Amino acid sequence: MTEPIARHLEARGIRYTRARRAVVEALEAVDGPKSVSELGDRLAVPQSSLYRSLAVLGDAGVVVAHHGPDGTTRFELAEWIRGHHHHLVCAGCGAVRDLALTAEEEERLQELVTEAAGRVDVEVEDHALEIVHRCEECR
Amino acid sequence: MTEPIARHLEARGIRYTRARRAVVEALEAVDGPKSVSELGDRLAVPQSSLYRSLAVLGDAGVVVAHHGPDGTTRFELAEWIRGHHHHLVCAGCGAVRDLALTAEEEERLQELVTEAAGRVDVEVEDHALEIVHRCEECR
DNA sequence: TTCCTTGCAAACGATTTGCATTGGA
DNA sequence: TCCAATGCAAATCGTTTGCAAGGAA
Repeated sequence: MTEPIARHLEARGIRYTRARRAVVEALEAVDGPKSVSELGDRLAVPQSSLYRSLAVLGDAGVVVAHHGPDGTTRFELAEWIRGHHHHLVCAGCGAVRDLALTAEEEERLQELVTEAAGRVDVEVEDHALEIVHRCEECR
Repeated sequence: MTEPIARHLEARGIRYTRARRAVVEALEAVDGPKSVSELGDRLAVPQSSLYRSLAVLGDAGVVVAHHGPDGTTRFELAEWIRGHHHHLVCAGCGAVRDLALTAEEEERLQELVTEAAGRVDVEVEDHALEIVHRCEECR
């Protein structure tokens, strides 16, 4: 899985360094978007470097930033790597887990989105569904 | 429309002051969530006061904060005032507009959400659909 | 009068940037 | 070798807080 990413970066003349590889591998290992401090716990790297790695990987289209209801910035691998999915957010602690719809569900969602967007005459570029719940720790 | 809000605050022993009224009226006048700086332009009030008013109104359940893909915090009136709706976000500038689904569409969305959440065994507390597009200015 | 609210300025936390050093092609 | 990447520390930006002054009950 790290191969296509290496090629993707190489094709853009961006180095796939130890630090960047570490960020990507950390993101591959988890089940949802992670904040810089959450990543910093797993990787003993200064935050400024994490921010820089994430910025480069973000520009390159390898990671994307996500801002949940608690305002924290969390990063995850882009959808071409991780696949299209949505998010399950805990109303208490803000933790985020990925949630994939079935192909059939996703299709129904697309229809809905297209229909509603068409009503106000805009062209859909993307969509995101967030399901808010309360995790066990926050019950 | 400001009447129920006045009563709501009064019932909680919270003063509906000039400054808070100004915030609520500004939010009533617009078509989507606004950031503190956007509000500050309309209201010649120090940002610290806006933040405080918004915090009080937020605790009281009159306004809610929203964090779009650009990370900016934007505030809007709570759904019991403004009605349930979703958001249309511009991928370029981050501007947000409200978008209400039809009752029928909303019902289909609910079903989808319940179905997907049930699959991973979580109890849905809320949901949010974000449609990303590109506004004219950002084309 | 008595609290609550506001304004200003200082404090904070997350993120960004400058600069000298290190690392990779 | 030579430019890009990193670490550290300082700077910045959005947001929060302390404190003294102004307003509502």
